[in-house]
Amino acid sequence: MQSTASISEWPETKRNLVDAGVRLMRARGFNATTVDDICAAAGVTKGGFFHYFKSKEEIAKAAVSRFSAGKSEDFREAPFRKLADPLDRVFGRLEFARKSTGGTTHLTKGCLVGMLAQELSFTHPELRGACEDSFSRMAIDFETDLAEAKAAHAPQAEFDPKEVAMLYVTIIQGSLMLAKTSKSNAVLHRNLEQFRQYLHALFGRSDRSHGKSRA
Amino acid sequence: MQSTASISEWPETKRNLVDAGVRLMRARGFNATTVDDICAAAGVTKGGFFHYFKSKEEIAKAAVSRFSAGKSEDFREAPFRKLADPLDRVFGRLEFARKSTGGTTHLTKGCLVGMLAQELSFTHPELRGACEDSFSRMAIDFETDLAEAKAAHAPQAEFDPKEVAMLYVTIIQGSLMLAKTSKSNAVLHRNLEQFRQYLHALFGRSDRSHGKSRA
DNA sequence: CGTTACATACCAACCAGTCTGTATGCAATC
DNA sequence: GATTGCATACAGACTGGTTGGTATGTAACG
Repeated sequence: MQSTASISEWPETKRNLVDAGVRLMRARGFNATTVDDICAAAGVTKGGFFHYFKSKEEIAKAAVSRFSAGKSEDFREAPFRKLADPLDRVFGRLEFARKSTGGTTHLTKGCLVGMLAQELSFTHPELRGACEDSFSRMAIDFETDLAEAKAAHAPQAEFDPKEVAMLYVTIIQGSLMLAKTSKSNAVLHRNLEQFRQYLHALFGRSDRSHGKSRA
Repeated sequence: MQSTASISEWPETKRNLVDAGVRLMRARGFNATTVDDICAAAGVTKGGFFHYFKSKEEIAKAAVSRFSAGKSEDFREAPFRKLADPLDRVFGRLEFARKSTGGTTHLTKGCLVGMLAQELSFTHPELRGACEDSFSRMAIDFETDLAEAKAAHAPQAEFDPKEVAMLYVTIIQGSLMLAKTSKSNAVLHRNLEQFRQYLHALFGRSDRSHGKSRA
């Protein structure tokens, strides 16, 4: 079975199950997704499901890992990563985050981690922990660039890169929630734009505007 | 039955049911809360429940209304509301929001609206609408002070009070989610503090620090 | 005597998880 | 290289408990 093997080496059936789990739980949440739903979506029967996962909770954990790793990879391989100046990477990340949610028309499907964090934090300790880790990694990834940018461009500034990175995660998650609720990701774009301006303020007025400024 | 009567005139049994619904759904979400749970918590039987609510979804809507109205009232009656200067009310609101979540030890129970918005936006259109309205009212309430403060203190500033108010809601919601996940509302405090500094920047450097500044 | 406000028993659907069966590959044995 | 044996990878039927909702009764009240 080898459930701890790198996910890319998992048998196809198991990957299909996890993919289906990600898709369904992302849209409906944990409780509203039945293992029969997952089986049907993956073209597998119950026998197959419980051969690979000992419980529904376990596939949820695998789904969080997979989703999380996927997003992680998207950002690790994004063009902005190659920019030499860490401050360019900071703002490049915001641009990339904005673009990766599609235009104002194309609405976001939301974040699986946010969904499960909200739904299960009080009832499923292990899932809560998995979500916490996912958020934490997302923050630390940003924090790295932020700290380098601070050292290079504003060493005397008073902000704490860790706190700013957490605010970033907060804004992303909050925005995705509001985007779902309002059926438009315009909020997400506007919030990221404001966060960008906050960063400008933190780094002093070296206005390296990557987007358009206001009319 | 008169389900549209002002909630304060509802019979006690009905209010008990809604209160129980708020408490349970706030902690476990919609799907993980059974109507039997609600009945037990309210000390009512199924018959009583379905006498007042025609479905589980309907009590969820009532719960959102009640929770929403309750929070609304908390803010409407908060001390900061009496401050003459709108900018003082702006920062006073942040202080009040911070305090109303308790100290760093006492952990937040989360926001029912955020919970249901996340869980049901894609599957229950009416609930999604109810959550959207709730967020919207929360934003507009802040927007009012913000617009007045801008007119009085920074009429030439470029920010849009509506966008800033939405960012506020975003940060609150995102923070509550991260607070649940990390089992500490320290994130919420740090995020609000940063938002306060963002507002300072928007309103120019008239440093009216209500809290302590950084060491 | 009709309406409101519940209580209780009940039901059909659903759902996570189990059990048993079976096809397939692979390795040791003859 | 045929046979045996065993593990893996599923399929599909089954189950026990749960759940939203209903049907029916009945006590109080106006």
